[in-house]
Amino acid sequence: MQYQQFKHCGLNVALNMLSGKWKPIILYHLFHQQEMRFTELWRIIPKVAKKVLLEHLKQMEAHELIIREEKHTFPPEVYYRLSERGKALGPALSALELWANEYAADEVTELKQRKKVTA
Amino acid sequence: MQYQQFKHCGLNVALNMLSGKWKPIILYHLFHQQEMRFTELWRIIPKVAKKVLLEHLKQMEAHELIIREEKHTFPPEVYYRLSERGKALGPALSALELWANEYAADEVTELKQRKKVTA
DNA sequence: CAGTATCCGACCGGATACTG
DNA sequence: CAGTATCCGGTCGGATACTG
Repeated sequence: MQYQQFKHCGLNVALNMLSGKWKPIILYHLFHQQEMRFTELWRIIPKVAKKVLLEHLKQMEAHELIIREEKHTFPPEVYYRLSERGKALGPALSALELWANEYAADEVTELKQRKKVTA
Repeated sequence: MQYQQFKHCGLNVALNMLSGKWKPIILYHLFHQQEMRFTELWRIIPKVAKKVLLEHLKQMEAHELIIREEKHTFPPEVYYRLSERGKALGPALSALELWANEYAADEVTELKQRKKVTA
């Protein structure tokens, strides 16, 4: 057995922080854009309800994966960006991505098809 | 930005296959034990309902992460083990585990505490 | 032993309307 | 613009009892 070194507790913690329908795509965009306003995120992500997006962002902030920065102006401007902890997820997410593309390619392309259709 | 190489679709697929309250611990044990009977799994995992455990195993089998082998005897014996696809998850899971222990150590130890108490 | 059948409560994602 | 309030339906984890 080659990969015995992981214990499930850390796994639980990590998966828990990643669970949420839109969190992967949020992370994906924050990795690319560095910093995004709430509405930017909202427009880029097809049809998520504002409430839900806010909930996810709040959770991720509570988990210290992202940082919320609010300019006290009117109208308000709020920026979200990855924390160090969030950035550190990069390699792990890449590994998952790699696995999916190598070992679950069918499901991945199927998902992409569905997104094209529904989007 | 260092880790732009992942796309969220593969992530979605992977996280989807890993989502389920007991899947991490199931994987953990199958990585270590190679092959386990249903009841072994059931006893090792503290208080999961049989129905739920079966559901998770079925899903993981449908996702081709594990292989179910049934000896047609009486009483029946059923063995579960990782498929190639499942084994290939090793590095990705290790990466997540590593991240959790390095960047979310507090949450991990807290979880371990809780497990001690409730178990 | 392994699996199925019911039933249930909690939680989660979502739609809509409203506020500072 | 960003966020809150309410309400709703589906799904998920779970408890219990039964079957081959």
